[in-house]
Amino acid sequence: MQRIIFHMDGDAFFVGCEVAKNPGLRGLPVVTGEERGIVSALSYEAKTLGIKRGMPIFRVKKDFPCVLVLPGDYASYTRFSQMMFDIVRRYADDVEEYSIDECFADLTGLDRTLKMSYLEIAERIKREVTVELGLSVSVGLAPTKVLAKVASNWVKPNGLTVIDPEKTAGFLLKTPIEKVWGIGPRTAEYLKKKNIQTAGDFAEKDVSWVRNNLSQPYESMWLELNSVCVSQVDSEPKTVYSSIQKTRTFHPPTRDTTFLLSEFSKNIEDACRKARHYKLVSKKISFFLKSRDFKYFTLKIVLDSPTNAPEVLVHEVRLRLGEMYKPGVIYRTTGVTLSDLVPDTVQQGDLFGSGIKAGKFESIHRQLDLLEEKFNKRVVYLGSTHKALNKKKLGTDSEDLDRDLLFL
DNA sequence: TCTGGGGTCCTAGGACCC
DNA sequence: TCTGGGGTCCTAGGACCC
Repeated sequence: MQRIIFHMDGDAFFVGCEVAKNPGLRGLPVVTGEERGIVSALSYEAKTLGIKRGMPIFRVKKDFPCVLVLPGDYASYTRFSQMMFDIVRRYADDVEEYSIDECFADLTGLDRTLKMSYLEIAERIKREVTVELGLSVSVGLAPTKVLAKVASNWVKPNGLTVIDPEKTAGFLLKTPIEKVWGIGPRTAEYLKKKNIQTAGDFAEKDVSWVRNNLSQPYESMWLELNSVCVSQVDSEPKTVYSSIQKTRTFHPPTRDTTFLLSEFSKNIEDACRKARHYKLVSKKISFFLKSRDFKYFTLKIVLDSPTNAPEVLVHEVRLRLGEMYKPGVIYRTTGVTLSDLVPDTVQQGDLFGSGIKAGKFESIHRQLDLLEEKFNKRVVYLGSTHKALNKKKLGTDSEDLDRDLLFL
């Protein structure tokens, strides 16, 4: 059966949220990303001035003093995001929250249920988001997810574009190949060498050509461009992860191992907290240090039994820091990845390995996680994380911090 | 004073086994 | 003086997404 897929995309979403919170900003050149040092999102007025995503904030401040630079406020963006998706759910059950500012919905059959045309449903969602939340969005309606993305991108900002099956060819021949979802700069370059300039050129190729020249995911993409629905709208909230990563960049860069270890400790705690939340454990953990000149130094460890207890990992990285730390190198980022995650149902304790150590911490974490979820606030940190917290909370008296937090 | 953070999937190539 | 031919599993790294 022919499906009708809806895609909605926030226009300059982070800035859009800032404007929604403070309507006085409307019409002004605004960027967010001050805390990151590069532009995350920019208003269309800022774009007109020649500012681009990823531009260093210091350059914006220097070359465009009229531009308002704001720090990101992710908690509020997440709230707007949820309110936006809730509006879509007034109409459709099947809503996939694809990213903080994008969702898909399967509208198939809702024209009869709701006694409205598909276009009318899309218009109403868009209008309610605009009126109730003060956010501008662009919307696409098409037979597949890939085509719905092409559609929502067609007119931006504030667009609503329908791609009927009969009209796809016209749209695709005017869509540059690099604008197709899943085609990045490398693949675009490769395809252009093969004389494929537009999504239409690609869609017109034989399936055998696609199989012989590209890897598997591109065949799905090719099918979707040809109106064959391959990827379903998946409304299940994500609960399975194959990996969990936490990284933090700090400034100034440093070679102070005590500080680096506390940054690792913080990342490990955050990653393990998330793993515990989803009841996952890992026995393959990799750590990295990123140097000032963006070189990576990694350390991989394999435990005897999987864990999500930060104490074990903090211990390991402290013991083996020397395997990735090079004296004389200055570092800007640390990170940790828990991979090969498995459900922590029955912890078959490894009596002689690290399993027994992890076991000791299990009930402590269970209690602390409950406490923290109840107060929706981090309450307890490892002592090894102390330094990283002080560093982060600039302007906060560290004694105040100690009064609120308990260190193990 | 350039360059954040969090994911997924695929491929090539080596190790190892029979 | 010529060195098979499979298969599987794992890792590193690339490409892509927001």
